[in-house]
Amino acid sequence: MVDDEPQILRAMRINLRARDYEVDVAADGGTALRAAAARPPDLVVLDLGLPDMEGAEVIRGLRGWTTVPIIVLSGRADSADKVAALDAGADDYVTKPFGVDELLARIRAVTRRIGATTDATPVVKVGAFTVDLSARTVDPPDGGGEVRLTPTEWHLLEILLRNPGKLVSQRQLLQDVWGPQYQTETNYLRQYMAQLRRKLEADPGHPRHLLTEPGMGYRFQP
Amino acid sequence: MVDDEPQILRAMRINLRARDYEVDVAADGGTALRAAAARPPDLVVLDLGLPDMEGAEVIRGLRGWTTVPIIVLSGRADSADKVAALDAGADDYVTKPFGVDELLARIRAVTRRIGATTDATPVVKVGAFTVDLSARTVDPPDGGGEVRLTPTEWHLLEILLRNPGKLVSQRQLLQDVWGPQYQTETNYLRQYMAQLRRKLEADPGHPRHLLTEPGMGYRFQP
DNA sequence: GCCGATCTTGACACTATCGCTACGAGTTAT
DNA sequence: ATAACTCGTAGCGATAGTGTCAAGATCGGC
Repeated sequence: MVDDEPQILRAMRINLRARDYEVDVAADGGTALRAAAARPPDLVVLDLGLPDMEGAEVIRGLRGWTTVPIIVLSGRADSADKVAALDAGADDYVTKPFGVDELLARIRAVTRRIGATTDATPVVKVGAFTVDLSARTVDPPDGGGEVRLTPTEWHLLEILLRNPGKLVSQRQLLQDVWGPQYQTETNYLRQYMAQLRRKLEADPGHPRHLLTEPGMGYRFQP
Repeated sequence: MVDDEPQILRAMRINLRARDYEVDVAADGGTALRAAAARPPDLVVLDLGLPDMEGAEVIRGLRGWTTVPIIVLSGRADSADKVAALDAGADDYVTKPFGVDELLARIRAVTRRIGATTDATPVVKVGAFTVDLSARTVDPPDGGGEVRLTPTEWHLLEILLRNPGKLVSQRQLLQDVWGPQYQTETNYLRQYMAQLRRKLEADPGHPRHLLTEPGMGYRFQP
């Protein structure tokens, strides 16, 4: 739970603890990101209007490496704020003032979704490489130095790997990685798919696992 | 999209269609449940306060057999209503009046989550081939090399496969695949049906599943 | 305030797919 | 029996889509 007002933090913490949730708190964005990295949470409740960072920045800071559900609290009911937060990766957006029971219900709603879908296979083999989605590591076969991927490369690869064998449309990839206003910028996809293939395919010119379906999208073939 | 006010239905439908969503509408709970069963949607936007059923009843009616994402719209901001709807199985709850862009952002947020986890895989057998419409794959019987189809071929095949055993008229196929101004260009159909048969029929000269109904249209025979 | 890494953006061949025309075979109507 | 029609097949140029290279813009760390 991230909020800059100590009394709200206290109140929510008590409320949540009473329902048997374990609660870690942070008062600003930087602290929150470090705490989340140190002890990955199952859910983030994030108040906007933090002293040190823009709200969308915090969300992107989390989304760069985790798919943890994020519920945003905010005093601003402005539509543009909501859209920005949701498109940055938030799962829900609650406007203050809100009832505690409503927040609890929304927490149940998002965790119900996620809990049912936590498949216990965060490690995938892409050809000879071993990709660990939760640890964010890519290991080559001979145990040598590991392959480094940029945040955008991770984001793109993760979507494909979470849909093994399935075709993922260009629109969906662009929308999930870059946002809804980039749905036609297919050159981004070409650019980053090429980089992924250079790093993960034995023969980048003839990919065997990161496949193109012309005119439709891309597919990860296990 | 379920709403009892025709003008809201119309407005939303236009808005969503402009974003390339396919929209089916229903004006009451019973119609909605039947329509969802007949043609399972990828997302349900449900207005509360329907004439025939309680909102939570509709949600439970859907949740009984599908995990499709449900976004609830409501004029009532009462906390108890929100909790009831969310706990009945709704994924999000938006209070009227709301901005269209906010609803669109919430639609993106829930589909972003679900898109990766939807497991209802409708697989159809065309002779010895196994066609997975959601994964966009065609597998031959011996597990060997896979069959590749172009976007137009997929589009055409999908319409036929979604109407198993039924005759689909040439006009309808042409309109759905190429657009309303191509309703008489039957040569396109001949062209692409021949390609599909070459790829999916054991003896393309004597098709057993992709059948021609002379003068009328085509039919997929399971 | 500088520097390296990462993200954008533009440009250009190359290829597969598409839209379209044409023609023979089979079928139905007259 | 002949004509009119529909269907299957082949072939072609045009074009949209893709892979690739390169360079500018932006961000973050030291």
